[in-house]
Amino acid sequence: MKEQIIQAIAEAMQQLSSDGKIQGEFTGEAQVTRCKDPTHGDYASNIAMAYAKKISLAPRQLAELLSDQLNTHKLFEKVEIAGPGFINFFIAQKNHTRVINNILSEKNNFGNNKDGHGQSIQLEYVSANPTGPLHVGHGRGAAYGATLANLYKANGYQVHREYYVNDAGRQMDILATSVWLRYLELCGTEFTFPSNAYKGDYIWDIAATAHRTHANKYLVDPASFRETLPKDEPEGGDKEAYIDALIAVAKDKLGPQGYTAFFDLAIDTILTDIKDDLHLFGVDYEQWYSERSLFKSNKIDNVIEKLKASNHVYEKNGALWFASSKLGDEKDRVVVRDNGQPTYFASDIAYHVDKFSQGYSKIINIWGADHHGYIARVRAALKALDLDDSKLDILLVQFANLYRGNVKQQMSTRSGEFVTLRALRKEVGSDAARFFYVMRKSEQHLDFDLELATSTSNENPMYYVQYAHARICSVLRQSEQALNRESLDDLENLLSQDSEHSLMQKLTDYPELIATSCKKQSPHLVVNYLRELAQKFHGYYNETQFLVDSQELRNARLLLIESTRQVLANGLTILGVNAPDKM
RNA sequence: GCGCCUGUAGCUCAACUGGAUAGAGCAUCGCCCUUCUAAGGCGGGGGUUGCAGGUUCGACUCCUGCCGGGCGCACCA
Repeated sequence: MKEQIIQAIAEAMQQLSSDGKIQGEFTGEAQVTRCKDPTHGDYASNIAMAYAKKISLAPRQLAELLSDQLNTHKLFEKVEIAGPGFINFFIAQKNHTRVINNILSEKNNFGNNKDGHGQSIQLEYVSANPTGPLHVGHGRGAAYGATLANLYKANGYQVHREYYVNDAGRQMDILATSVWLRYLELCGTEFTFPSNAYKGDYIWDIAATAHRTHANKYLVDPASFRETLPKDEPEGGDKEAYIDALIAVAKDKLGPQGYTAFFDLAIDTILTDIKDDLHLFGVDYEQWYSERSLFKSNKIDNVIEKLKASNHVYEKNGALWFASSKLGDEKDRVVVRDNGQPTYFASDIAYHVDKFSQGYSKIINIWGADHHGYIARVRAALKALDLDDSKLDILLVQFANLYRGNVKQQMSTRSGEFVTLRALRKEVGSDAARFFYVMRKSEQHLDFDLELATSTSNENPMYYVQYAHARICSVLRQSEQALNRESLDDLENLLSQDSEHSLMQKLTDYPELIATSCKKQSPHLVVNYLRELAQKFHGYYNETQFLVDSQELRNARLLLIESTRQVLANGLTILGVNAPDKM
């Protein structure tokens, strides 16, 4: 609809200039916006104010020329001038009711477009370290990423969703060692658990599995190594050095095979849990990309060789440094430590190089806000390797703080004191959680109050939208006549109330909303839209009886609310939220 | 100190990337169920958009400077 108006304005401007009424030729595009105030019509344009200066006319003069020209257009009922030179458009009623036909024809596809035709997008999100269950902080990235993926699909893009699994490195060793130590306790030995190990209950569970499988096969008396260890932090030592020493002990005592057994058991258990958890949250992936696979396929070595070949690295203090400060980063970064181990950054470079080799039109990473310091170095690496870093979009999602009433909840995986995503889903349900997470724009800090979301769940705005859907379903169930779409021509006369007009306006906006919220990567706009649509419906419901005696009128109203139901369902599908038939 | 995000009604947030009288929900006050789901609707009260300048027909939005909040500045992942 908006496009048609923009088109009409452009034509009118060209007509005016070829008639010699205005100077020069019109270039550019008119800006058209939806009016808030119904007395201003359906749409308004500021074209007269924006363009008048260029052709040295008063805005109102240009507006008058334009409105004379446009008043004859069949799209409009009338065109008026207001204020300093706004042009207000009143859409002909016939063009309002047309949206009903469109929705009922296109059904689930209404609102979709082909903007992204032929383009593919790789979307990486969540990618939390598999050192424990997902907590509520991860939930936001999951909901945001999944919704964004749906939006891109609705806009015609091919979407490849990916989870990068950090299954290599020291954190994994700490995890494996934590499990082994708990296993030793289950075997009946006594050993003070390290302050820097993973303390969550899930470690006990994994250790119990190990004990069931292997019995006492990997039992080692702590007395045999206790004396060789440095002091842990509570005893005045260094917790990092202490845990490193324990990792070494674990590797030594267990041997490669035994250590791998614990390592693999730990990561497999946790990863399975994460996959299951996300799946139940409606969050799925095309690919789970393993960091370890980068080592096995030598992709990390290859990338380091390339950096060496292009003179972007140098040695200092026994380590290999990447000169990222020359490419926009604030300082240089280590890629290989003095002990010969590549850093996490090194595998991250290799991973991104691999992403770029797949030929996607666009690559999107969704990261937590705490990773923003990382952006510059990744971009620097891409530049150093001659890759077009403008293809990469890094979207930061601000923190979600979890409150229970006024008490802020901890979210540290290491300490084991956190609320899991799984627990959250159980408390508030997947639908409410998905809805709540994307309700705010991603750059906004999100306070997630569990007490509010659970104890007073009726106040949750999600119910408001779902309720509208269920209400419509209920009315349609009770209507005994089948919807008749043959009489669509009469709709313009039958649906003439203000509430109907305003509902149709809102429905007309939906396709544009899907396009905009995708372009702006802002799922929260979908939430806002659905709340507004539901609000208009609830108002209509209270004001108007649908199941009236007149078959014609009843049919017209039912066609309108069925269209509304369809759009509510389409929008909720984008959000990954159910549209219930009854509540 | 530097960088990213942020400051709008009592609270939580919008505002169609510069448009008309800044809007919703919660909370509060008053109405509406013998009628299709009251998890709903209608109405009232509540604002110097952190502060001070600037840009222009027009600023919550853009620019500059302050003030406040969050996060990040590792040979950690």
